[in-house]
This record gives sequence, C-alpha cells and structure tokens, in this order.
Amino acid sequence: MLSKKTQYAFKALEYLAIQHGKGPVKIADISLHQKIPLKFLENILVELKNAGMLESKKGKGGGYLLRVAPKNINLANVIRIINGPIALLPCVSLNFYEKCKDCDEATCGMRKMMIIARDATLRILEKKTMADMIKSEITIE
Amino acid sequence: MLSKKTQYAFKALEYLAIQHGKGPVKIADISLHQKIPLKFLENILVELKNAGMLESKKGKGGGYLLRVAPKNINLANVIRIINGPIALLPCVSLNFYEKCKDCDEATCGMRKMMIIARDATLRILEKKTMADMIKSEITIE
DNA sequence: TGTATATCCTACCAATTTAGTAGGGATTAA
DNA sequence: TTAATCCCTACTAAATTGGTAGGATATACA
Repeated sequence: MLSKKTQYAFKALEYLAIQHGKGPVKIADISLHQKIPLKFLENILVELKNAGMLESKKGKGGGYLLRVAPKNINLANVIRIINGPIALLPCVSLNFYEKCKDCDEATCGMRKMMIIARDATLRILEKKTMADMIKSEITIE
Repeated sequence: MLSKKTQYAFKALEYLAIQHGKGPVKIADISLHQKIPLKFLENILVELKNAGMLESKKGKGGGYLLRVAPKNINLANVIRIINGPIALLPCVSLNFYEKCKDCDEATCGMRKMMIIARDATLRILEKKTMADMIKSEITIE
C-alpha cells in the first residue's frame, strides 16, 4: 500500500498539474485546497524538488512549479521518490535492488513470479502520467 | 513490498507444495530446510491454517499439509492472508476496502489510476499458483 | 535598507507495525 | 504414560509512519 505521504504527494502534484503554466503555487494554497497538513506537505514538496520533479521560488510571489509538463510525470516515478520500491521483493526491484541471502536467484521460483507481477504493475504505472490522472478529474476550483 | 513474514509464508508453502501427497510435514523440517526461525514460522502456519489453506495433525507423525493441490493455491490469496491488501490504496482494495474521506470516488483521478494498476497486478497474482512457483524451482533435497 | 513573504532545514515526537522470542498448554501416537 | 507435535498468550526491540515545532534563509518590493 502507498503511505499517506505518497497519497498527499499525488494530491499535491494533481493541484500543481492543474495550475501548470500559471506561475508558482504556494504551499499554503496546496495545503488548503487538497487538505494536506501544511508542515507535512513542506517535507513532501522538498523531497519532490530534490528529486528534480519540482522547482521552487522563495519570497513574495514564490511557490512551487512542475519542472516538466504533467504528461511527462509518470506515476511510477512519484511512487519511487516518496514511497520507495514498487516491486514486491527487494531482489526484484529495478531501482532499489537488494540481494536476498539464502536464495539462488537463477532458480528461485518466488523471484520468477514476482518479476512477472512487477512487470505487469510497471507497465501501467510507467505509462500513466499526471496528465492522465487529472484528465478524469473534476476541475478543482 | 511484502513483509518478511509473507516471504517466509511463501517459502513454507513451497516446501509443503513439493512434499504434497507425502503426508504431514513437521514445522521443524520446514524451518530447517527453508531457514525460517522456528517460533516465527509457528505463527505463520497457524494463520495459514486458520485461513483454511493448511490442515494440521498433532502428535507423533503429525505436521502440516496443504488442504488443496498446489495448482489451486494462487499467490494473491497467500498475500492477502499474511500481508494484507494488494491494491495500492484502501479505497481500491477488493478485500480490504476502506472509504477515503475528502474524496469523491466517482471523480477521483488517483483512484481511477490505482484501479487500473490493481487489475494489472491481480491478473498475474490470481493466475499464478504455488504449482507455477515450484515448477521453475530446483527441487529442495 | 528594511520588512513581509515564502521556502528550507534540523530536530523532535507518539503511535503503529515488524520481526521476532519465551514459555508453557493441549492433543495424539505408540 | 511418555514423547512428539502443534497451539496459545504474552512480551519485546527496532523500525516506520505520520506528523509537529521552531527557526534559518532567500527574495520581492517599497
């Protein structure tokens, strides 16, 4: 399951995607409209920024902006930044790989199954973007 | 990610699947061959039993057995028993549904995406069985 | 240059979950 | 009746989750 933090990240990105092209959006605005605890949201946005997904401007008129268009932000990436691995086992994760001890990867049946599952999940999460997400959404405000 | 408990559950079921038809298998045997802490394994097996997946016999010559053939145990079921929901959000879970507040399910874009992702994952996890899992495995012992 | 407006940084916290362990009780086969 | 086996209740340490507190830093603008 995705953590609440990750759900908040998606909600924040939704809002930023809708406002895309209209200049910086304040944390307080996002917090208010998407009902996300303000201080918690600060942490989340900094993480997304450090990962290169957002940029920020300080001072009056400042706020956060998407660095790329909503259609270029896929859901898998967001999950990886805030939530961590998408795969069901560390030893089948593409971005957070960890070898499992006591298991020969070449012959491990569990591993083979989890690779197939991972690929099915990723096919969706890497194809779908923030643009898809807000497309079906009723406009906020 | 699956908890270690869930990984142990799969390892235990693998062993029981391989021994299927040969009578009861002792916890100590499973623990030894699959390198699972014995007391922890006890808890896991009781849960699988209470969920109807295993049966047990006490006393000498006793142990655990699969209640159905390996090909009838799909991976989604095991995960649900030990790990919990497979979906990425409570509000899109088929077996552990919880309504999310502050969200209109009819129009929530995040929800729509996560339903698609869930279905892709489930298509694999509900089709693949313990028989598939041990098929590609080198026989233990 | 000063002040209001923003983001940013470090640190802390309580509650929950995870990954076990301990110790004995109940049941059964021989 | 005794040894083997599963079963049950309770406990624990460490990590994770979901935040909060307080101030530092940068910027726009008068």
